[in-house]
Amino acid sequence: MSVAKRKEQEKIEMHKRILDSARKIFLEKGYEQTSIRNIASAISYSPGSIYFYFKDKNEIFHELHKEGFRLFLSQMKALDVIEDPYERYKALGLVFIRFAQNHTDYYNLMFLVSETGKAEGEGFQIAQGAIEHLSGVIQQCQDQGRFRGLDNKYLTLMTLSLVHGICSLYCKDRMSGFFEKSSEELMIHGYETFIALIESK
Amino acid sequence: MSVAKRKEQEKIEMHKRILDSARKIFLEKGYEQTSIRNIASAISYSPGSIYFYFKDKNEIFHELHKEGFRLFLSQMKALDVIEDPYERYKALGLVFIRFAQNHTDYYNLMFLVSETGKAEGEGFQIAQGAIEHLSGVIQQCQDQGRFRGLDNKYLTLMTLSLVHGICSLYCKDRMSGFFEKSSEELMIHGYETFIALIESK
DNA sequence: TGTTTTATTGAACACCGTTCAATACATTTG
DNA sequence: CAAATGTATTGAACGGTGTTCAATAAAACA
Repeated sequence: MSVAKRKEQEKIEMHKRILDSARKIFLEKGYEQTSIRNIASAISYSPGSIYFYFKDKNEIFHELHKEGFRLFLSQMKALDVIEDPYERYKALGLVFIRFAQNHTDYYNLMFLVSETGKAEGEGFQIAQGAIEHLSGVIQQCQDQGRFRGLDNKYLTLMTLSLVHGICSLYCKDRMSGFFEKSSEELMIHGYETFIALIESK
Repeated sequence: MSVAKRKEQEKIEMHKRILDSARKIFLEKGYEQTSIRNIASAISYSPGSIYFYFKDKNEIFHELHKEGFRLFLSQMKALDVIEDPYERYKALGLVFIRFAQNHTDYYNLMFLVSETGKAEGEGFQIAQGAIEHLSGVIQQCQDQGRFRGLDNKYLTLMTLSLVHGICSLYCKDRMSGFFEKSSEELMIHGYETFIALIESK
């Protein structure tokens, strides 16, 4: 069965080649500006062949969508080494912000492109995991006596909304020009203002 | 000059007819799924004729973009009757949330569709006005002794980020399924959690 | 060596935004 | 009124899009 194995390997490699090409174009130009023909010609392939490996354009997109969420979750999980839950909580927000800064294109793909439809897909399951992770950290903070009188779920949602709001404004370039400072600085200061607010609770 | 006047009137009316048709389709299907041909055929017009009234598809979009911001700003300004600045501040967030709920399509068009490019266009000037309005209300709160030790600009940015974050999650349908409650309820509770946080400051 | 399976191609279809020569209509001029 | 001018409208055409599919090439198997 060596032949079958090799064939399978080749198929996986072709799959990867297409995905690599797609990633480059998707992240650079966004969903609508990426065409199957572009993806194909970038690897000297015919448009039709793409459909041997992927059902349609959306399936390619969802692959990258998942990819982004996995990358994101791994950066969240990297904070598990931080002992103090509250410090971990604060760092989680910064991971969000840093991710949006360093992987703006992924962020757009993951959170701001519409094409992905409702809460379908594997990517969203990973996102769900990220949310539960955040909720858990907040719970640990609450177990230590922090955030007294605040509901864990709504606190999670609020935290998420805040950082996502900051990152959304940043990724859509709605932040530059608001004030005189750079967008990166604004993100951090905006977040720190939030932390200052929650600090006393 | 009665003839010229009538002609001008007819031109304005045609402009409006196209915009009405475009609004219906844009708000229903979003930017990419709206085609010039659809807009035209919905009013028994030829595709080419649209270009007699609008430079291109983007110009039509921007018209609606502006429209949305004007509608939004008017709802913000309606709160000027509220005497107490802090009450006005709290109500401003609710206006945001209510707008996203009642005009989800506009919200998507205004804040979440990419096609509009950087901070160009008249719509963004109106948005800038809205932000300055919020900043002013926060300043009034601060003049009353609230939000002590917090920078007005960052507080404005944070407030904006929070409500925009809530609304973005809602409009992209990322909120349903998080917890057991309805999205509308979650928005309000998330916002109230924020208010509870800021209340003591 | 056939034969069958697998992979690849490129033409074709129906759509898209946009342009533009041709046309129809309305108004003004002779 | 008729001719000329300007104004509005059309639909074909251009180069693009996602997707399908019959034909074909390549590889694996018998």
